[in-house]
Amino acid sequence: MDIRKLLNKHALRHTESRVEILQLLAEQGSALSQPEIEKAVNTCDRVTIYRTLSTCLEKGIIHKVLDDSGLMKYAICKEEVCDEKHYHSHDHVHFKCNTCGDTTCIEEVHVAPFVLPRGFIVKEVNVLIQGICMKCNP
Amino acid sequence: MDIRKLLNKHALRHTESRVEILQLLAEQGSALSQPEIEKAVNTCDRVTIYRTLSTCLEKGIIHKVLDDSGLMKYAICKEEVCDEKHYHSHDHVHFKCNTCGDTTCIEEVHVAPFVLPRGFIVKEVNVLIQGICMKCNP
DNA sequence: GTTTATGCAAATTCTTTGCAATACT
DNA sequence: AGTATTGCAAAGAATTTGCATAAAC
Repeated sequence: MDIRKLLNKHALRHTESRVEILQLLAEQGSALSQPEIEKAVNTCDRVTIYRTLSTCLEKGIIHKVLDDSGLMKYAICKEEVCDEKHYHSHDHVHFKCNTCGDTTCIEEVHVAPFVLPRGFIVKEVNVLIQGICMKCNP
Repeated sequence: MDIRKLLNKHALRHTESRVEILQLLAEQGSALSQPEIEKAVNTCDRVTIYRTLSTCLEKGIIHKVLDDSGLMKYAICKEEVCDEKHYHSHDHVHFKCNTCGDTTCIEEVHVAPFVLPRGFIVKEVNVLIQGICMKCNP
């Protein structure tokens, strides 16, 4: 994944911070929270991380990954499917391992569309599955 | 829902704070975060709310509701299906309205079991659907 | 009377905002 | 040069911990 091209595509200047943060998210198999990113990155300020995440979220470069820890996590978007309203369609599920704590995108498992009662409009579906991951499974 | 009985059942003393917080969650149609509970309740301390939520979570009286705001929300358990390891089985989905902001449990919509790649063990599934709710749908 | 739960204070962690300085195009 | 981005400081929320007091059984 070419971070430079990604930034260009979204009319964002390619700065050291952005490249480093996105590089990290791209290489990391798992979703990271701001505090986790802060620990892993050493060149930039805490505030820059927040702002980078916020910007990339708007542009649809990354997506939120819900977590039961109360911390919001973020992962890079493999396929970029976004509509104009900044809603991002995740057709994959997220898996959090209760042993190692990692949250990963499972691209192979797709979310079947949910049928809600009449009157509800579905814009986005987020699935978090918790359990034990392949690595931690004895 | 009889809060007294509920507390007795789990060997918890029935205090004013607990009754009030659980009453609130039981009456409220939507899941609430700690700050929201704090605003709605006036008798007890902020810390007591945190501790009450934590205790009730362990006992399986309430369950976490994931939210894209970064705040953890909580809702009372209608059916009490818990195993010994404090994992709670939600077979229902949660819906967050992007207009009014309310997050509600939709008991009618059940979560079909997900089939994960070999090696993964599923303990808990959490589905958050976002969009526009019945009330806000024009 | 013993145990459990609360309140208060304080510390810690997470997140946001304003503004001047800096880096990118 | 002109604009977008960063860093720093500081404020604002959210959450946790310790310990003495108070309430439940």
